[in-house]
Amino acid sequence: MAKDLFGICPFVTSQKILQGKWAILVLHELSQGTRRFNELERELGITHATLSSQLKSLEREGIVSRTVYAEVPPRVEYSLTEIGRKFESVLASIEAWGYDYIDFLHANRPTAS
Amino acid sequence: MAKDLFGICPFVTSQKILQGKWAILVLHELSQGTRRFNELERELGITHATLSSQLKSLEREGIVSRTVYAEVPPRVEYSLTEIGRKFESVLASIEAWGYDYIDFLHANRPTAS
DNA sequence: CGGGATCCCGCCAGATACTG
DNA sequence: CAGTATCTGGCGGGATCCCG
Repeated sequence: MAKDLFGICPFVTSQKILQGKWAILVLHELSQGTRRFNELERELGITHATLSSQLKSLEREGIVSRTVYAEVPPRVEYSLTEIGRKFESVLASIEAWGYDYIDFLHANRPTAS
Repeated sequence: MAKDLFGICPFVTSQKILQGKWAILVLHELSQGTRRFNELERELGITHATLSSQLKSLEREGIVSRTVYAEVPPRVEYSLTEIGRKFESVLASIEAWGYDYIDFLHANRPTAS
């Protein structure tokens, strides 16, 4: 499982996981609760090919768990693992800073309204 | 200044800034204190072309400030702005989770020693 | 419904060389 | 020392088609 991630620096390791365009957004969505494949696809506006590969990465890394229900039509649900749930504190920090930063941008915009 | 970042979702906005391979690492380095160009280059193992463009981005986004000293040889120092310093709490979360995740990887490694 | 296979394009980031 | 300019390869990620 993700042997290439056996790093030493926590920042480098975290960066490798967050580097994609969608990792943070997917993790945030899953932190809100279990999601089905199509729910993620709709709510994020991501193509299914990209979503599929992103989810596969997160699953390989042990952060997301995938549950398949033997039904017709098939149902697959994604949720955070234990280590994935620990990531929620990072998401909370990112969210708080994101709001601060958006405020900052508006406060310093060139053409003040 | 970074008008294209005027977003609504704090996660999307943050993601746009952190997406690069080096943003988090550069910000962490600068959170430790003011750094000169060559210091960053050495300590991060990044090429100077890549570092230059990454720093220029962070400066445009208002997160990093650049100070030029009129000396010979020239000296340029980089540090975090106010909104940049607020990012340190995100870095702290990332660091804590990174350690947790590294522990998790070792605990779940295939060939337990 | 979930997701793999393939094609393709744009951009990130490294290498190299040049400048003040 | 601190950059910029240019070229280039690789890869992320979108579009499309196909499959169980």
